[in-house]
Amino acid sequence: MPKSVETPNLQSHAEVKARILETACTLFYQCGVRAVGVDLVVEKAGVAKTSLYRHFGTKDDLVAAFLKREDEDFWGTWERVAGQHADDAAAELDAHLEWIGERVGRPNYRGCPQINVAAEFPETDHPARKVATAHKRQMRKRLRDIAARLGVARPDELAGQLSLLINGAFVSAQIFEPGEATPLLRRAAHALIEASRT
Amino acid sequence: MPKSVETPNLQSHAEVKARILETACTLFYQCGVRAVGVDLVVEKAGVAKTSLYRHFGTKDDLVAAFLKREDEDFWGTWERVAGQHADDAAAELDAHLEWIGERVGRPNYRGCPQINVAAEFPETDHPARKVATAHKRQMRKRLRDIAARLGVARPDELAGQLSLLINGAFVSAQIFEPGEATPLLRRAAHALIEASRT
DNA sequence: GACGCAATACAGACCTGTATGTATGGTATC
DNA sequence: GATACCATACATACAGGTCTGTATTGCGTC
Repeated sequence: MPKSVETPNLQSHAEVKARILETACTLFYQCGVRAVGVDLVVEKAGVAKTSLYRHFGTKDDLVAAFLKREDEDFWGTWERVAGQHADDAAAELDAHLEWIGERVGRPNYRGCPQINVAAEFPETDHPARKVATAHKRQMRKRLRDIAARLGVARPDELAGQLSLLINGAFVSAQIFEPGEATPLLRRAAHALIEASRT
Repeated sequence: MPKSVETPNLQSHAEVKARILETACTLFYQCGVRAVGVDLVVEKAGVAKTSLYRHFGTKDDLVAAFLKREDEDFWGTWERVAGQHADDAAAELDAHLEWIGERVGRPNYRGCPQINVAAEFPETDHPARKVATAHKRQMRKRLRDIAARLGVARPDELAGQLSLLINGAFVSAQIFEPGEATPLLRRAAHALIEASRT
């Protein structure tokens, strides 16, 4: 036995933080950030309010952490999918539109968290807004990379148009039937790619 | 003189209501609905709080009235533009994308009010949510009418894709340069129309 | 006198953030 | 090994402010 560290307290330390963030993510996404008070987060997470404030400083910082986590989850999925189509940009884009379309069709889908938080907080210097803006820029950058690999004539333009489609899917989920989004997105993307070739 | 009505009080009555709604629209849109209390609306409008509650019942109803007004304004512009291209659906769509692109590029643009309110209020039976959902359905219906007039092969599909583009433009404004949206929208729409012809 | 208006105060709930007290478990010193 | 110390946890109460919505009072106008 190499020093029975066991880190029981350290584990608890990280566990508490993780539990708070987990709970906050669920509540913030499902109910909206402004509708959820820290008391509710604390109660649902089963932690002390002091723990929340020790780990996250302010509610605004907790909101930023929420968006950071969503951002990481999103790009995690993106990269996992991208890894399966490293040699075929068209297939990769199709695969992305597939899982994005599936995601926005889920029953409890309530829009893109980044967009929702941006709608709730007008102050552009809010810590969470910075995360949201970076997320959207990242999206456009990654689409530009795919467009470049596709060898189209105007990759920047195509990336901008694909951004419109995807962000549009995020907010239009409520008026689409489940399963409607993916084919709509894919066929639109194909048309835009074709047009961007000439 | 046929009875000097002059409607001084009626005028005042309607005036008070109009001033409240006007003020609420500005504040709700610029700061977000949940961030603005009725006290602030009352103060900025220069009216009594009792007047606000007499005319609108609850804050939720005032929010719904806000969205109704935005809805009417939006379709007012839409119809004014549509009237200039009654005989040419392609030109009409181009004109719509023109003013929409211009609108989302304005300095104080903060997204589509309907989408923003939907992000702030998760309850789908909220009076304002009903207005928002109806607005988005209306949008898709009007686009379907244009698509039908264009004589494309799949007007429903095209309408859905154009909805994605337009809603995407509403929420993507923050990452676009002013003047970038209109050409992006127009060229994308042209590509989708061409693809939808076959 | 009836009504709409403004102004103010209030009720009751909620909010964020802090302060206080107590339990627990790891760690260093005796 | 036992004991003191420290960090973190939970629980609770509180401060100070804001929220929605109502009640009260007084003024001007029909």
